Amino acid sequence: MRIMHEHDRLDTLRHSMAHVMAEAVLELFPGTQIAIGPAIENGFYYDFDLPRPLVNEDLETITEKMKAIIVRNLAFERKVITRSEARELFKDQVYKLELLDAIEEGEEVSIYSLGEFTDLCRGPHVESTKELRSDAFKLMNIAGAYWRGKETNPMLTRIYGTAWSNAKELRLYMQHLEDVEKRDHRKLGRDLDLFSLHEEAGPGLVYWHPNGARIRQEIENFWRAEHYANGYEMVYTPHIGKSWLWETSGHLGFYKEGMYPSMEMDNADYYIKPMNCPFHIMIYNNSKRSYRDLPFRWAELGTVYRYEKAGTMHGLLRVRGFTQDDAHLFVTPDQMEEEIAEVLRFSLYMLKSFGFSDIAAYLSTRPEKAVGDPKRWDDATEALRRAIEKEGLSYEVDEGGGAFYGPKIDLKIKDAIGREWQLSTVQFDFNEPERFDMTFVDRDGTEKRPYMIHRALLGSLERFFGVLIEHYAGAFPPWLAPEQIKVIPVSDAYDEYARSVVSELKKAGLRASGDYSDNRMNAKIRTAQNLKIPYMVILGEREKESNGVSVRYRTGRQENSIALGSFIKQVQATVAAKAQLS
RNA sequence: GCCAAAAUAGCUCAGGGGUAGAGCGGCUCACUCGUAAUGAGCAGGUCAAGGGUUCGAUUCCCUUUUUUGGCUCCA
Repeated sequence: MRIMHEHDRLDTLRHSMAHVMAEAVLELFPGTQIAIGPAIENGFYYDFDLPRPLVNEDLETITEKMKAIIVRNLAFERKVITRSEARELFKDQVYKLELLDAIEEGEEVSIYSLGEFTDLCRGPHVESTKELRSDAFKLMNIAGAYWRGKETNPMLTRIYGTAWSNAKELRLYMQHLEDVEKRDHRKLGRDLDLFSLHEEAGPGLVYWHPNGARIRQEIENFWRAEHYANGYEMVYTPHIGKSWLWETSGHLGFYKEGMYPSMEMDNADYYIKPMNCPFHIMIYNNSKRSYRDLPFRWAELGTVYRYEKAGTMHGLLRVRGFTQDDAHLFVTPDQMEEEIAEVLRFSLYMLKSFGFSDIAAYLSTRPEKAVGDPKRWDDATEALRRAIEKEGLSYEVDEGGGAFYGPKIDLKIKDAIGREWQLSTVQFDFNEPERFDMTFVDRDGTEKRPYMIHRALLGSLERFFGVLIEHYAGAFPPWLAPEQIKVIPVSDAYDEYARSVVSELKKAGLRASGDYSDNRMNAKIRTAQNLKIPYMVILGEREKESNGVSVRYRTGRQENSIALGSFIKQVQATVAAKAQLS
């Protein structure tokens, strides 16, 4: 007998659960048109065209109905039928008829029946609802979804559910969701006073508060130092440019709807920048370039603005104004491969410095519509592939998934609870060097076209910050923590000693402050703990007498009456190592 | 942009056709404290905005804005 993998088994169970839900919805809402209902990660969904919109209370009713169906111990019966039989069977189900048309000639058409409910379906399913547990599923939410995912198609009502083998697994999953909620960067951003967004001042535009700005400064300082150390130069470029620039780059032709609208001045249209690259090209084209000058590696923390559709914004993760950790490499064809490998190595180094070690690559190749010589595409794509392989990364190929102007590598990291986030991107560009007529004079005295590579390692600082907050659940490692040390005198009799300790800590380059409120020590600790400050220094009679400190770590660990100097050294070492408290 | 839900104090939330409530936070005072909340008092709101229904709207209706969960998009 074939042993089914756990994954397949759960998928089957979830898919069957989707059928049970469809049966329940059809019983409760006669006349409903049903579309598709697959298993997905953690559960299932089914899309319906319902006689009326659903409200949240309906989920309870549907849940009860599903439980009633499950206890009926109905069998899932598979049958292979002909096309015309299927057409007759689903004559009132317009979406099923459309799906039927999409099944290729020669492929068999199968249906599954569950009680009164019959669905066009490839299967597989569990044998009977006996195998489903009515205490191991939960309907999660109602959402709109376009039929077949196309914006021009009608909007259907999608019901999402989660389903597991047993009640315990469901409970664990619900706990996981709670954990995710606790990590939500929007909540932590408020609680830790890191950033804010203001509807009255413009949606999708981020305000970095002092605490958030501290973290950003640390990230930026590290980023700049590493870029200089890796052969990059910094540039600064304007935030707006005349329409000439964007016509030449092609942005006005291809991406105008993604740009903030123009402003007119002195009979010219200016646009706020959605990308930094045309500006970097202006610097390149400012002089005649020789092959001896190349490669150029120019980096900029460039703030760009893009018009994201109203419904798509999400905290820091999807915003309208953001700062890319951008760089452009202008290289000769024979430098390309080494440069790509180097960018990838650098990228991995940067990500690992922030505690991300589980990294996967995605290689996107030439799409149908593309600019540039196919030979160059092949060369570039192979260079990207070799670079990935050289770094020993696991990768997937997205055939035809590249931008029209060049192939790319995206890197995705996994955070502390296993969620994937795309951060780095390395993209070839065969478009802009043409459009801006970029050249360099080669060894043989002729003018040639340089290769151009766009790359962002962290993506954007806003998005990266959001990911970091969720990754660390707000408990930043000391090198990033906005406040590293809270000095807590046990009563105001020790405020003076506390001030002298704070002053020593600051002299040592550490971020520290004292809590001189009239709260009790317990309350001060609680406050500091809730702010996830890595170190708490407790000062009372014992410490004052011995001229030492007692340390309470964020983790709960304690070290009593140690010398201030050795504490400082220890913190400095942790900061220098960019280590997390364990 | 589309579907649905939501918007009440800085935060979390209760309430409800007749002048607005709690906890936390803030401020003031008392307490002088040893590893996750000392006590008391005070202040704080055009109930998102605009329009309508009504004798009267924060409450009901409409529009707009924003937010949330999805869909689409993401150069």
